[in-house]
Amino acid sequence: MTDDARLEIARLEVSRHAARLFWEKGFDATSGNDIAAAAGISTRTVWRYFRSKEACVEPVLKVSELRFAVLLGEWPKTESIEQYLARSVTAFVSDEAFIRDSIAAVRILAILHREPALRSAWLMACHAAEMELRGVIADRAAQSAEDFEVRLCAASITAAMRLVDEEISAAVINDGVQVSSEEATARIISAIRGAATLPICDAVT
Amino acid sequence: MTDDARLEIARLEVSRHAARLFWEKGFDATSGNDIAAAAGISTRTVWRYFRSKEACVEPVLKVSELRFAVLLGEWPKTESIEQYLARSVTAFVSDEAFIRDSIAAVRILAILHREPALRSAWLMACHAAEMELRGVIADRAAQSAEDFEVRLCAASITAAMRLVDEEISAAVINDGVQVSSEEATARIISAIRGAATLPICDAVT
DNA sequence: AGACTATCTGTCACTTAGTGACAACGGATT
DNA sequence: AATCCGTTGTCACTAAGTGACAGATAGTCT
Repeated sequence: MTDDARLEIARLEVSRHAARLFWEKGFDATSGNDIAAAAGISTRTVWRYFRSKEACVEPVLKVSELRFAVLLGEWPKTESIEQYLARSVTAFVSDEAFIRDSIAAVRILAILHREPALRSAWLMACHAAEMELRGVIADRAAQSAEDFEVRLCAASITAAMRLVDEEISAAVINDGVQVSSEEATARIISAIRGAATLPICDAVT
Repeated sequence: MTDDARLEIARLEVSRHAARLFWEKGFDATSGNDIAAAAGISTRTVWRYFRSKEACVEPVLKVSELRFAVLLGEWPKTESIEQYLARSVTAFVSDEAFIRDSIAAVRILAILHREPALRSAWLMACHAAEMELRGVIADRAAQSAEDFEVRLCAASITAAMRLVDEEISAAVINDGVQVSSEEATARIISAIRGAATLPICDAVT
C-alpha cells in the first residue's frame, strides 16, 4: 500500500469521528480538541490531516459519492445503467463499513440547512467525485477526460447525484420517511439519465 | 431599500477589497485585519459580515454568477437563448461596476487550483446562483421551483456555467489567451444548451 | 425640535482554529 | 548496530472568530 493511501485511510478514520460529533453536538459546539480526543490522536495531527474544521467531514462525504463513481467505473459497456445497477447495487449496499459511512454522510446532508460550513465541505466532496467521474465517463464515451463534453457530462451527473442525495437524506432524517435502496437507486438512475449530456446510459458499442 | 439589501451592498463592498487582497498577496498572506483596514471598517465588523475568511469573496463571485441568472430572468418567452443574449449581453457588459467585479471574480477563479479555501467559496457562490436560477427556470418551464425536474435543470445549467467560467478564467489569466465577450457568450450558450434538461432554450409557448 | 427606539458599529477581552519548530518514535535499509 | 526517513506529539505562538457592552446612527412619534 502506498503512503498516500495509508494517509487517506487514517484521514477517513478521523473523519468518521468528526462526522459523528458534528451530528451529535453540532458543528460549532465541536472543537478540534474534541475530534482529536475522539480519534485518539493529538490535536496537532488533526490540523495536519485537515486544512480546516469543516474539511474534517470531507472524507466520509467523499467516499459515499466516490464509491458510486468507482462502481460506475466497473460498468460493462454492454449493459445499460439499469441492468448494471440492478445486479451490482446489492453487493454494494451489503458492505458493513460502507453502510456506516453512508449513514454518517446522510446525517451530515440532513443538517446542511443549519450548518453552512458543512455545505461547503459537501460541495468540495462533490467536486472531488466529479473529478473522479470524468475518467469513468471518458472511458465509456471513448473520449478524453479533458474534453469539454466529458467534463460537462461529469458535472451534470454529479449535480444530479448531489440533488438526489440531499433530497433523500433530508426526507429520511428530517421527515422520517422510509426509502428502500431500490427506490433510492431508481431515483438516482432517473436523475442520471436526465442529466447525462453524453449517451452513456445505454449499452455503448 | 430594505435593510437586508443595504447589508448585502456593504458586504459586497468589503468583498471587493478581500478579492483584491487575495489576488495580490494570496489567501494565506491576507489577514482579517488586512481586509478590515482596506475596507475602512473594524475587524469585528468583518467577522459580523462573513462567517469565515474564505466567505469574504463569496459576494463578488456571487454577483458575477447571479447577474447572469437575473439577466436570464428577463428573458422573453418568445425568444431563443441565442436571440435574447445576442441583444442583451452588450448592455450587460457595459456596466462599469460589473466589469470590475467580473475581473475580480475571474482572477479568483484563475487561482482556485492553488487555493482550496477559495474553491469552497466559489462552490458556495455557485450554489447561491443555482437557488436563484430555480425560480427563473420554473417560470420559463411553467412548473414549480420545487419540482425535481426544475431543480435538476438549474443544477445542470449552473454546473455548465461554472465549468465555462473556470475554463475561460484560467485561459485568460494563466495562459494569457484573449477571449472576446462574443466568444464567451457563445461558449456559455453552447454549454447551457448541452446541459439544460428542460426545453427552455428555444422560444416557449 | 427633542425624546424614544431599534439597529449597527467599534473596543476589548476572550476562546478556539491553525502553524512553526523541534524532539522523539518506529519502521526500513545497509 | 547505525542511519535514514517519514510520522507524530509537545509546546509556544499567530490569527480566526465570538461575547459583551457602550457609543454612534438613523428612523419615528408627539
